[in-house]
Amino acid sequence: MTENSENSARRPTIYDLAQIAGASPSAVSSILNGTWRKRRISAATAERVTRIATEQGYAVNLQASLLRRERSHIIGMIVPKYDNRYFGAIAERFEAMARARGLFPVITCTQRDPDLEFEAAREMVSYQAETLVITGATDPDRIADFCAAAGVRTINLDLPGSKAPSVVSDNFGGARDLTRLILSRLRDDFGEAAPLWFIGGRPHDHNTVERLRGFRAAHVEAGLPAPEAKVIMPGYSPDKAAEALAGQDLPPRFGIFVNSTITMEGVVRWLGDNLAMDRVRLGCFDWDPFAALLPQNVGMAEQDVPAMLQQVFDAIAGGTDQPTRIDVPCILHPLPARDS
Amino acid sequence: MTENSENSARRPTIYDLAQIAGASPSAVSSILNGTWRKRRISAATAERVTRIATEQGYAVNLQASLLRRERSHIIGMIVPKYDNRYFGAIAERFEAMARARGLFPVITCTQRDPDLEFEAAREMVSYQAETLVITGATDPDRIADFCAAAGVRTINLDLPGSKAPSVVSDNFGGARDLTRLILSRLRDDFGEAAPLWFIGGRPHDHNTVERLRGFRAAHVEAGLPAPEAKVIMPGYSPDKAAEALAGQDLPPRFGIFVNSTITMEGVVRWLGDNLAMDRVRLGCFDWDPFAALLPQNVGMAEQDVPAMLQQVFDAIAGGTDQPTRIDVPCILHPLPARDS
DNA sequence: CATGTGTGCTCAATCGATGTAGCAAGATTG
DNA sequence: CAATCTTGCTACATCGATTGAGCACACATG
Repeated sequence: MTENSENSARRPTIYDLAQIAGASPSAVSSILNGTWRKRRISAATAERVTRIATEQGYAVNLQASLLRRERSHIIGMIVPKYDNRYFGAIAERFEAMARARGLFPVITCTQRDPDLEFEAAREMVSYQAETLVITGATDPDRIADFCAAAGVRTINLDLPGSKAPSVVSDNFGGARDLTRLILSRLRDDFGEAAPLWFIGGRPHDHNTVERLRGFRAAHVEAGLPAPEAKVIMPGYSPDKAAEALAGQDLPPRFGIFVNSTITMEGVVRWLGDNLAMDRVRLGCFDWDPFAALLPQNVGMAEQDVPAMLQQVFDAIAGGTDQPTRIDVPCILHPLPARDS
Repeated sequence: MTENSENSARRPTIYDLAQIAGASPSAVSSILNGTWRKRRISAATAERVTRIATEQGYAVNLQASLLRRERSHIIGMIVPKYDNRYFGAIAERFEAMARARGLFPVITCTQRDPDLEFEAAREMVSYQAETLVITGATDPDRIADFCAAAGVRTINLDLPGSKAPSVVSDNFGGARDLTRLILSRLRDDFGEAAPLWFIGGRPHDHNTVERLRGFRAAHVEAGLPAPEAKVIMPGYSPDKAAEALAGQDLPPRFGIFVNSTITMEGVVRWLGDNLAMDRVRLGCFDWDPFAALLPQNVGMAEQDVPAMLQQVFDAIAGGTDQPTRIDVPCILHPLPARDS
């Protein structure tokens, strides 16, 4: 393919190309970065240099290029995990949208570790990122402060912060609608609606608080008592959820509001191992294509990732750094009854 | 937090810190990158400069640093998608393992687009990546050639290539074991084992070819005819799989080998909408926690992501660039019968 | 033939961090 | 007390690409 084989293993630079082409490094640079017309380089030279660059397998040294340039066009994102549908979709779409806007996306994954989150943010600043999207961070304000001092704009996604614009799901509305749906399916399938269990999340997590508010609102409007004793928030982990369920005194028929797909894994595993499926109906905040096929599952509230990222990029283009908050509606998926 | 607020919005450099601290840029540099002891800078000066750097919210300019340094320690990975468990887990673990080895991981997602794959590889070379892990690429050899010319080592993951070491799942063994499992469950549940359907993948995809070989081997050893007419390879998409199933003449009871979780989405959706669950048993190559809970599912062959990445990093440390191939065994998950 | 206008380039400073070579002052040795 | 060593720094070239300033030549104009 590329015929750089016989000479040095080192990567060719514009100086090497200039030597071969009998031109100056400046000319080569402008030819390769597309500014040659305005620098009045002849088409013949441009063509020759371009050909030699291809032959030599030249690729610009971004470190050198970015060091010199005014702007880096790098946009960073930190994300807690890749391995679930929600954050996976966020990462994937973020990359595509950034590229479509001529930006260089750089994503890193922080394992829900606050120290790693901060280190990752520092690394993004070191990469000369111009903007950083802080997704699902434990302490977004600490990162926002650091970035502000370094002149890097930040935007919070998924979990809000108080120092920069935040784009989050309408957790209240989504949870209220999902709760309504579960209650209505209890009425249809079991003849009456009783207060639901709420499983998963943490008591001080912003999203959990909002979802719980929506959960309660739907109970109130249905004339049901707010089921305080049935609200269990042992974190998001599957095992904790299964443990918590094991400790409950469960009636013959009941409904559950599950706070995330991660939690859902534990809930459904425990139910499958311990209870007949027709005793329970549940709904889950967040979407997963396989979870949607589980027979007990009556509905899922999908967070609208494309709409959220559109808001993120709009905020970036709009240029406001005020700590505004944008709530993006969720997409409610009622699920059909599956045969048993 | 950081008290850079009143002065310029520009990021502080070692020259700014040097001025404030009354030291030279060289001293500041060596203090901040940890080489100050061997350059005989006093502990007092080091402490003072470190404090000022923190106060000013200093973060090293990686572009400048990497330009000057001999080695970048950057390791790149290109990956087709983030939004399924397999590639999500690969990306996440790759980052963690790279960091644990003192490397800078940079990952980018190529949407299964051959041109984007190549562009992404070029971008990695421009970032001065020393090594590139090419995951699930359509044309790994083209990328390997380009990287070789630029002096960048490559390793293929998931799909093998002929120009660099390749780490792939033992698709043959995994498929054979999974097929055995499905056949045995057919015998247990339905009283007899009949040849299975094989759904998903592409006829020329290396992994599909190998899995089909394992599928056939298990049929042969069970004394069953190789079921050529039941092998359907319309790609991996859920919709194609559902369409294909709709066109089949299905017996009262049967089994299916599903070639990926992506395909599985379509298969299970179609079955759930169209057939009583107890007519079918299926197994799936690849693992997903929710798919594992579906009642028809009797087993999944999980690709051993940690072991594969261990092999990748071993190959990097070992320093061989020969096009060897390492097959990593899959983890077979037999699934319990779920209540109906 | 002096002056002006365009064309097609080159020169050299610059971005920020690194690292080799070396300098000045004090301490130690013979 | 001169020679040597040690300590604690600084000066400067360098990495590769970019870009404002400017040079040399061709050709046209009055």
